Amino acid sequence: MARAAILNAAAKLYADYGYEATTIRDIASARGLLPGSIYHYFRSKDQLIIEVFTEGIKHILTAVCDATKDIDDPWERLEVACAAHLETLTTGSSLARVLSKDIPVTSPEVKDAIVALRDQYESVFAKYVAALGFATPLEARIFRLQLLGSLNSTTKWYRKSSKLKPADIARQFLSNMKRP
Amino acid sequence: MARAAILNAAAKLYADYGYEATTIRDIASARGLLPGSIYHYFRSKDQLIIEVFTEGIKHILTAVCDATKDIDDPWERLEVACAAHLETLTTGSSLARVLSKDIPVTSPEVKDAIVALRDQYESVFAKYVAALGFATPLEARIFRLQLLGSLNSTTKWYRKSSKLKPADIARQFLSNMKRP
Amino acid sequence: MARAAILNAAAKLYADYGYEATTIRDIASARGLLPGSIYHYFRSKDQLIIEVFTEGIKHILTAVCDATKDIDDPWERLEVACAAHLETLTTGSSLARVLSKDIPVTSPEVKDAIVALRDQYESVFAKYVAALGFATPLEARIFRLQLLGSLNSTTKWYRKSSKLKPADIARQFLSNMKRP
Amino acid sequence: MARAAILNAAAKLYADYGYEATTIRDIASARGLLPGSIYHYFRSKDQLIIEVFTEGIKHILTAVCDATKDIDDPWERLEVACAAHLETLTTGSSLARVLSKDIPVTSPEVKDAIVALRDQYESVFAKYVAALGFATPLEARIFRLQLLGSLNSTTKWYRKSSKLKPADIARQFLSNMKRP
DNA sequence: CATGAATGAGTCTTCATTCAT
DNA sequence: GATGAATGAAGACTCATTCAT
Repeated sequence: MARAAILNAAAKLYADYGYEATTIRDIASARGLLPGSIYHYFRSKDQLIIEVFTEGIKHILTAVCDATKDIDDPWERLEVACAAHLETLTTGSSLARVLSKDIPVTSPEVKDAIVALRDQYESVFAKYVAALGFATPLEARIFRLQLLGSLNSTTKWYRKSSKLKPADIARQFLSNMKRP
Repeated sequence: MARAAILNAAAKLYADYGYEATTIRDIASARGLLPGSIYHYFRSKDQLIIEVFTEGIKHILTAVCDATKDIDDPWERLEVACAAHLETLTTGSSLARVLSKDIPVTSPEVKDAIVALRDQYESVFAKYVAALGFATPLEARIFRLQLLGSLNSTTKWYRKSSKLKPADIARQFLSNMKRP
Repeated sequence: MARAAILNAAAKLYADYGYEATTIRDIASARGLLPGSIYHYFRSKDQLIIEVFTEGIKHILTAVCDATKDIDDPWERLEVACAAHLETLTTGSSLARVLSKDIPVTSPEVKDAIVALRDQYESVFAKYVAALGFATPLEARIFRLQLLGSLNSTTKWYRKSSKLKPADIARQFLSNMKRP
Repeated sequence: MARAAILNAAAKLYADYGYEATTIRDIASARGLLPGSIYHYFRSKDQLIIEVFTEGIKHILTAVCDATKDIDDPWERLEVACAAHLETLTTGSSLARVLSKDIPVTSPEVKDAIVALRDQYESVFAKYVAALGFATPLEARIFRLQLLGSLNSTTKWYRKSSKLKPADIARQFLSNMKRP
């Protein structure tokens, strides 16, 4: 489907060159189209980024849920979730790789949409973290923010060529942390 | 000095609205100037961001070094450094607050300059982390990247009104981590 | 074709007011367009001047070759070529009239392109001059440079109202010169 | 004198890089001054170019008159004048070298001033050419325009390294022409 | 569906010029 | 005399967007 192909092309460009460096023209040519044609499928650039994000969240959510679905031990489940999370962010589909990029945005609609999607996704981690059994919700929250913050920032320095694989890094991060 | 004032105004705008959303015109207006006048002080927008970054690094470096200078215990020193780091990033001068922002940049000169400055700054943390006594350099490196990654990502969710102060968050992050 | 029309408008403005006095805005207005629309057809101002020049050379080359194609006597052929050259330069299409203008240019790409085109065109005259039978190539070269130099400088003083027509001037110039 | 030094610096820049590529700032820095300081000596950029031209004409006029003052034979005198003319244009002082450059100009005042100066200078050549004894004034005029046109265009291709010296070229040009 | 043409608001930047000190 | 600060008008160019065909 042409629509999905555009979404993928846009995601790839965003992931590779950044959001602000990517023009509608770039996205169009990546699909052999002219800029105007993009507007048959998407109302605006804002709409496009929102849909890219939506799809990306779907991908990573699926990846994480699939990976964890048969695991009962809370700590092991979190570990597997982190590994799947980082794996997807670094080497997954373009749609998912965009998620770790900062999207500098002026319009509140886009910001709200992105925040909502991120919250939805992170609630899964909130659940997993809560299952570890923290003394207070605040402690659980800080733990989660710290964990996801460090995982997401990994994409700024991670190189495909490095010795440690994404899953290794994720596990190492978690093993650096105390169990509650 | 007018030059310094422009630097501060630019830093504030970058910190508040992001780099790409901030135009030379915005910076000029903030100082009651016309766009062209900025070029009396700075050769280009690139030059400006480089100087903002350079000054910002000076600020935070001073803050961290000042805070740690009388502390000998490695773990306590790192703790204090993290507290100073996060404090400066969240509630310090605009020049320092920019540092946690992603600067989406096309020009290699700017990228190189920023990377060099960041590396210079992070080498201080590398030193502090090394002093903790890790089994291998790789473990130390991962520890540092995890720590700084989580601290820097804090600016994405931290609100001035929150119960926990930046220094508390920093300490909490560190106390969540195992000592080597 | 809109593209060709822009090329013509640009050539006319360059020929009438000079290259540096002609802005993209002027060229756009001449076609009832806004400045940005020019970039739909030409990548840059440099690209535009290169194409104007390329087309201009095509025009004058055609004019000169057409005029000389049935002439065998070397001296007469040169005479006819000079007449056609000057005729085209003074009263031909705008595209050809630009050719006698100096294009003050910073960019090496444009300079190289223009020099290459000019060389290509002047090689025709070099051939015609060589056919006159000079003792040495150097003498032929000086003869050609002198001849073309004087012809091209004509556009600085020639007025349409003057008694002598371009072709007359060209013939007079040549008759002022000794045959080898 | 500071004024004269500025004039020389401006002339050198115009001669070397062209008029439109030379800014008031360039001229000022060449003398170790700031842009504003130029305006102590010259009302405007227009005024500056006019004075450069005026001085340049004085130079070349002196050169040509000095060279010819003891020569009586009309043809030899013209030959010497041409040699002096070309010598000065190519290897003389910056002030004189500007004269062969096209000055693309918007303001009529500058254009008028330059045309007047050029006319004044060329009247010397007109006199020398008239002395050759042409049948009609028109023939003399065409001869002069052809001669000066070719000489002035020489600066577009002449290189200091070339075998033929400016004086040689000038003589060769003249020897290519029939005596009336 | 897709194009091609065009827009318009905006970007950074340049530069001759002014003027109080 | 000279400076340093500032101006303002203009420059080339970009890009999301629209719309008739």
